[in-house]
Amino acid sequence: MRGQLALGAWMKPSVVTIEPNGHFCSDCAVRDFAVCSSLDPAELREFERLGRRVHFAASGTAFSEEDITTSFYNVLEGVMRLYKLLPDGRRQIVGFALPGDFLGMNISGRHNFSADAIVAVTMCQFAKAAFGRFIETRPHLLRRINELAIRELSHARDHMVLLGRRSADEKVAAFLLGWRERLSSLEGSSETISLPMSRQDIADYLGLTIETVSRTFTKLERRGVIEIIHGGISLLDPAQVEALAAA
Amino acid sequence: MRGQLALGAWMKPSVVTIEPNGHFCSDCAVRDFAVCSSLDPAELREFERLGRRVHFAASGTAFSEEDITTSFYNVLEGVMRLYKLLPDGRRQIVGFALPGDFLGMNISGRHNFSADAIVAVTMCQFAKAAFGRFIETRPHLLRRINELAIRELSHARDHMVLLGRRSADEKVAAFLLGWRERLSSLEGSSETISLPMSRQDIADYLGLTIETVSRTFTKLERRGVIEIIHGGISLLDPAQVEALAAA
DNA sequence: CTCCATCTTTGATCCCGATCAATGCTGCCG
DNA sequence: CGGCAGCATTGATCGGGATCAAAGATGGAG
Repeated sequence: MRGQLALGAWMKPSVVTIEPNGHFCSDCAVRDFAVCSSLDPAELREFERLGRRVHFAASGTAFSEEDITTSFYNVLEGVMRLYKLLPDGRRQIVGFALPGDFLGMNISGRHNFSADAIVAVTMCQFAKAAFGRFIETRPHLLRRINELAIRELSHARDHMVLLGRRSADEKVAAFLLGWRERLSSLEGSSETISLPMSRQDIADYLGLTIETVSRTFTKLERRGVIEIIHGGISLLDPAQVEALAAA
Repeated sequence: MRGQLALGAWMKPSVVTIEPNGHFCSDCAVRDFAVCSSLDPAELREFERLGRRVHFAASGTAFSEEDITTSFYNVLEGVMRLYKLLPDGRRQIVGFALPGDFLGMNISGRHNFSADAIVAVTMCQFAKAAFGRFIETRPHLLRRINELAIRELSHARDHMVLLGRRSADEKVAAFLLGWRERLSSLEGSSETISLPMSRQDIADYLGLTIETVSRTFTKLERRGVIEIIHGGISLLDPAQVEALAAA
């Protein structure tokens, strides 16, 4: 069956370190584009006391689907995979979280996907209750959260099109461009795209198997469109990739 | 290619009728579960003046992807398909809208999907600017909208799993159960499920072809699991369908 | 350094669902 | 009532991507 997950990769225990307080939101790397961008300096100082930094080692799990939500998280550093599992082990990655992403919002009181670290991750953790109280009197923060949710929803719909209606080649090409786009807003534009996630992660994100992803990369490389480098790929012919992704 | 759309179905001109005002939100069928459930009676009277009722005949288009968003909509009656098209005509239906659904929220100022009526539809239309002003001073309405967005996001992620990781049989079974669930909250639970959308719509929602949907229905009927009736299906053996959908 | 586990690539084959092709069904309009 | 257009079903065949299998690559532990 497609997307069967080998045991091992995700069974490792979460490794989490909680840092003592003493960080300043005003110095934070994601200050300008995360949820906190909606807060003024005075609010920020109050906000500071709500959160604490937590670290997860690579492959550590921040939370699992169906866990009761006790915290919200703001990703500060690293990359996470967000995924859902079917009872038989098939996995669908519903997104990758990068610095600035806000995790944990839901209606049911339980997480509706699992999240684990792909590389070492630092997050700002907020107790749900305290965060809820803080937001109560800050409609601009609520508006910011709403904005992020609506943006996510739009991505989710784009991804539905990819999953339901695109060929393997198109999926891979669209993934490379989308990932490059996200990286570029964090660390500047580049033709070299770092891919911290495994081939299996890419496959589970695109609704393919690992073999198909690997073969597609190889095919693109043979055509001279990309070059497979250590820990990522290099776009030799971006226009060609865009043509593939477009339709 | 999968999901190619026959011309004709969606080329028909939108048919829209705008009713003169004179409706009361307090009498509205969706008053208790749509966005407006967050408003108190006094606010509701003010809200009343913001919206106007619009009607769309079957297959009429309320808005198209990339159109500049000038209005938000609250579905009062009927069923709509929400979809995205690829340049070559492949279509992915990202959802069906039913009474109580709120449409039009986006970040870019442009709709990120198209919406058209499957059967005659009545909606409550709000000018974006006026609605924005109204919400400005009503954080509880914003919270309600946020709630709806987060609920949608959760559905979107469930649907990604379906599109990326489920077989045709599982997709069809999950669709029938999901649709029954939605109908039951509107018109009460029943083993008879009305399916106002075409087979092509179902296929484009599930990432399948019309032939596969048709064959799967026939197969389920032959097994005695469902009965295909005019305008819908009847669940003869719900447990069996659930077993199929679960995985 | 070697060893071993994990990840990635490559090859051979299979099969589910797409595609191609009729035929049947339904309802609308004259 | 017949004709016709659009939908739905069914059958035959094809092919993209899954599955099965094995051989590289890579990297961390000792």
